[in-house]
Amino acid sequence: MYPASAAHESGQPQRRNLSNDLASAVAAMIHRESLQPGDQLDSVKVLAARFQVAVPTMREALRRLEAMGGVTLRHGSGVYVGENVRRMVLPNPLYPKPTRGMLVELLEARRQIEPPIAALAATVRDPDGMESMIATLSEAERCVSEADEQLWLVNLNFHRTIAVAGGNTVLAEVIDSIVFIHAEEQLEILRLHGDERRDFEEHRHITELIVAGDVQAARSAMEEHLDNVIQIVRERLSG
Amino acid sequence: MYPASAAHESGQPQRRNLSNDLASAVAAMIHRESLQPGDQLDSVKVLAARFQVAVPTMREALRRLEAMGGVTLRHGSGVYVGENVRRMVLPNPLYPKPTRGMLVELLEARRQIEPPIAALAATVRDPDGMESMIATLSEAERCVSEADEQLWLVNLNFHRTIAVAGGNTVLAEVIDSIVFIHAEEQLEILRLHGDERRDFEEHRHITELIVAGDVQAARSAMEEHLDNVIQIVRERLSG
DNA sequence: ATACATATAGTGATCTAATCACTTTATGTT
DNA sequence: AACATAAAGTGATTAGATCACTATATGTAT
Repeated sequence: MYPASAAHESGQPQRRNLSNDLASAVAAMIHRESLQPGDQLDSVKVLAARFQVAVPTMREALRRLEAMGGVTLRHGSGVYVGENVRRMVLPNPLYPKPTRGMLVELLEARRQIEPPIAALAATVRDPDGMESMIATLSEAERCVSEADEQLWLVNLNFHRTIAVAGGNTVLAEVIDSIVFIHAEEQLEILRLHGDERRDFEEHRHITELIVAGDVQAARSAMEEHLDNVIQIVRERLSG
Repeated sequence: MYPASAAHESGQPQRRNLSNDLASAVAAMIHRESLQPGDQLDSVKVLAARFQVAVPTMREALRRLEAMGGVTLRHGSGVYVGENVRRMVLPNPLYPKPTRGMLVELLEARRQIEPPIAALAATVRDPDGMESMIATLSEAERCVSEADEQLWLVNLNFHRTIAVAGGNTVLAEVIDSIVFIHAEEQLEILRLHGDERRDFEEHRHITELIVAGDVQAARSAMEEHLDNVIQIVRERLSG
């Protein structure tokens, strides 16, 4: 239960301690038993007994796992496998509100990653993926016409659906992570943009190109869309 | 101390509980006081008293933070700010060994992201960044000529240095995360490659182009390099 | 038989208190 | 000044208790 420290580890190596080893052991158990998100694990007390540790020690381990979204402890109910258990790339949930400079970096990172994703989506043209994009686009259209303030959330999901439609799990997780980190700023970005209809039309244009399988055009349209967003943010945030 | 649940949260929303709120509060304290990685926090006991909770409760919160690399608990010494405290995108440290299919997805994600990074690096030509690349390249050359088995680790770092030289923090974190997830597989990939010298020459070629500021050529060279790697991995892993 | 209310059992959440293990600092000796 | 030892501080883990919430079982009314 004391595996060699991984020298290639990102950040400082974790010192050996029971809670760390237990977190790894519980994660390994989840994977070995092919448990899925939502599946229930044994109770904290039973897990503690199984691994022959005290309950608070197992609790510390589970809190580690919970921080990654690998498990969920539900008060009065039990311990469940979390949605992120098989996720590779995660956003830091405790990252503070991004500075203006970092907001621009986040957008520029998306500027590099999302156009190839749009191209991938136009290449694979996955029916479910395209269906999701179209459904999200309809929801966005409803928000625009009804001046629903939830538009910013829908726009977030729109970018996520494109990433998923690209068919590469890693890229989808990356975009989801980036979008998560500056999610609240999206509301401000939409406000800075000042033209929800134009933003929506750009989203629609991208969707049409992806659905039509026009790979290069989809890529270019996404580039242009994100360039527009970055430009607006740069101008408005430099005042 | 019970902020509204973030509806845009990636994965399932965290239920309110003390340990979760405390983790957030400690993270916010670290950011508010501009503490840096390696800085020491108050002891667990003092933190517990400050936030008026029991020690085990504070410990659970700190384990959450530790899982993200936001703090480090050093036995007998104290609580320190961790290296990931200001990191946005993280690898899941408990992710199991990638399947072959996922390994290919990881490489393909890099295929989309790293060429634009190489182009960025060739654009900004940051002296420190280029110096790191060259130093890592020298180390790789030494490993190749001395048949040092650490070559795979050095190659990992080579890609990281390019990502950092690109000047975009988010992209660097993304690459670091992706590289981390399939780090151990890099050893196998290098073995599958079967030609360390050629791999090294490709790395050197990319470096020269970046240093020379040849943006398009750097991009293309990185594309070609990763295409080669993916092709080899596809062929060898399909048998 | 069905629907609703209440009680019980199970389970997580937090606390108090103790002991052990490690690190850092202080003190003593050469 | 260098080294050794002791003491203090701190994290690590355990044991045990109480409280809060959820799920299940049981009872009552229609």
